[in-house]
Amino acid sequence: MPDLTLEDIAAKVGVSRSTVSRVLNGHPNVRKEVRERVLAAIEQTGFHPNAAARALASQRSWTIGLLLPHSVSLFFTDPYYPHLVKGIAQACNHLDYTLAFFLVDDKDDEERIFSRVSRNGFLDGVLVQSGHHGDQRIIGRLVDARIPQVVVGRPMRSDNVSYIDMDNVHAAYTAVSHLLRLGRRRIATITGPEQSTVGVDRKAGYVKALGERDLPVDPALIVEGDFTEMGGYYCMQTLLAARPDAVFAASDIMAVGAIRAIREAGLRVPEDVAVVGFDDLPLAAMTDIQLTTVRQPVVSFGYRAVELLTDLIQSGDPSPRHVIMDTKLIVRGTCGALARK
Amino acid sequence: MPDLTLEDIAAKVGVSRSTVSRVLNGHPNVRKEVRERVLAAIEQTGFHPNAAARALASQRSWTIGLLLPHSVSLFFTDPYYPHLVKGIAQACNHLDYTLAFFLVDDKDDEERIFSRVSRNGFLDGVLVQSGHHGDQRIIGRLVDARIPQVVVGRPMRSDNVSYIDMDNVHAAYTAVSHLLRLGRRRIATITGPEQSTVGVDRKAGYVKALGERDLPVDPALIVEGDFTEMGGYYCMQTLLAARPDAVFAASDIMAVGAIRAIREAGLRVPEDVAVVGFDDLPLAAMTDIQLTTVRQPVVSFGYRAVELLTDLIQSGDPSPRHVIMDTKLIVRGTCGALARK
DNA sequence: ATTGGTATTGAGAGCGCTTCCAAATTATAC
DNA sequence: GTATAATTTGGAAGCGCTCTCAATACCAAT
Repeated sequence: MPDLTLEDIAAKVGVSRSTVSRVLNGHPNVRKEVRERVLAAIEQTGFHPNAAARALASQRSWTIGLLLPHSVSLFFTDPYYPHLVKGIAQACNHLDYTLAFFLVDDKDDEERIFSRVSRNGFLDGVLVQSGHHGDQRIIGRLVDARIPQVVVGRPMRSDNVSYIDMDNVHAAYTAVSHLLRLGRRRIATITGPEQSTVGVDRKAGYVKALGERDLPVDPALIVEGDFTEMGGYYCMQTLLAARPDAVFAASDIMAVGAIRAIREAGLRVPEDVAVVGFDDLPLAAMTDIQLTTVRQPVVSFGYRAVELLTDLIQSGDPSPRHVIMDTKLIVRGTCGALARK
Repeated sequence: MPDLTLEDIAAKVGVSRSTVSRVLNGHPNVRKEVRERVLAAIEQTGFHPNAAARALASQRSWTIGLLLPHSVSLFFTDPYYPHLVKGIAQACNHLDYTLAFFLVDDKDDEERIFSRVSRNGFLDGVLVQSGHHGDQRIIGRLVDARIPQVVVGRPMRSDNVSYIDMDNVHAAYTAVSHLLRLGRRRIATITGPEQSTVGVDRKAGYVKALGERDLPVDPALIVEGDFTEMGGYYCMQTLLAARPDAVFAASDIMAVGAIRAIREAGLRVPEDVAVVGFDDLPLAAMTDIQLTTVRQPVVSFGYRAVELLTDLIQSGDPSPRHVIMDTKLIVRGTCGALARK
């Protein structure tokens, strides 16, 4: 059965091309009996409408793009990405969109990809994974090109763009408050890079929790990490000089490094130093770690991102929207809460 | 600058639509001076040709699909996938193709995705990640629909389909031969599932290496694993009863589980039991493991897969082709080779 | 100048669909 | 029964591009 067209189906059923089109697109004004005959013919012939023709005529491709700029290296180590992609792919399936995937590796790629993304009629909109300062340029270009976009993870300059983000400030605030409630008073933090919004926001949550209890924010208790295990390890070594009784790490990986440093210094977790991480990676639940941490709903995050984008596309309203997702504190062993019972 | 068309550029430059199209597509017969004027106008206006119109007129979308069926769960744990996707995405960028991404989660998805994939004019071809028995149906459907496809990882029934695969038999053969050369004689193996081609092939390489030296294949030294750490652990416990002096695990993760079991039994690696894994995950290089293993060129694997598919598309020749990639044995501590020096 | 050949250009017919509009049909009210 | 409105259909004009074919421009050779 070589390429069938609408016309073929129309001829077969004895109606006009328009009618078949109406059936295909679920328009109301088609007689029930006719609709069924058309549907039967489509089913029987295995006809699939030509997507290009459809996109050309209707100015809608039912395809959205996912851009992963900058973050490429993390893409291979951080389970965040597969989960995010899962949520996005699921939503696309359910909403009947197709997902086009762009991995921006270098500057050269950016040009190629940008030109592909901005081809009229190919994408209805794009999702841009971001949260890092370096992603600013591509977001700006997309804004200039008036391509509907949703930034996944709040961008550094967030005016004029729609984005979806985790409530990082509140999550960190909750984590640190939890430590305070457990009686810890010299709480250190290993932050994410200042170049990243998660770094900034989680630190802000830390500061907020301390401030709320009128505790001083001691610069000696704050070190900027880089989201790696080694980074966490070295940061913790630095922090130990300031004799903290707890540490809030902005990621689980860094928390694992921190625990290693604490133990090497002859101290115990959580007795001497309580630890709270962020992410709830599988490794956090492992028996010899039992990390108290913040869980992010990454899959639904991706799902909601797609919903937001498709809403944007369908509404045609360019005014920016924002969605903030809630996180959850997962209490395990390293914060010392369980031992107190 | 709202949607420009070819015609607009043509009018601006004072030539016909055809000429602009020729410039856009790099046709030879355009006067140099005209070509430059057209290019200048395109540059200046920021014109991008409409992809849908192009696809409709030329019957080529310059888009390929990547289908990840079945394997979804592994997608989140195995670094193989991100690396594969990286290679694929890179190749797509370089060859000027767009990548459409399909994650098949359940049966329902399969229907939706299949109908999207088989829409005429949307995809020029598809890459199907496979190697598992359960992927057979979707591959068959794609063959029936005459959609150009390349299976990534040899499928169970490989007649009539083009595929690219690692040379798993030879890789396993090399790994086991290496152990034999080191004087090991009771070599056990933890295989992959019998449902997967990698499981079958790596076991075949093991058998081949033994056979070549006229060593018996002892069923007590072969256990079927499931590519998980726990699986490797339990398999090794079973194997220890047969007193092996070495074990070849069909994946690093299983090798790690095996090492745990060996050590718990009070035996030393590599002195009492040598271990060789497969994959060369980052964890294999970690200081406290130092796993001898087989490295697969996963990124280039993905890259080659795209090249193969695009060749297939461009040639229009439907006869199946096969590409086999070489692997490399990485000798570290667990095989005992370094200690002998 | 004329011829033949080649390089360059434009006209125009699609590609397969959506969608507006008017025509045809049917339902409803009088 | 007719008049009117509502519903269902078909005709036809695009959507923005490619590509064949014929026409024109250019070149060198006679």
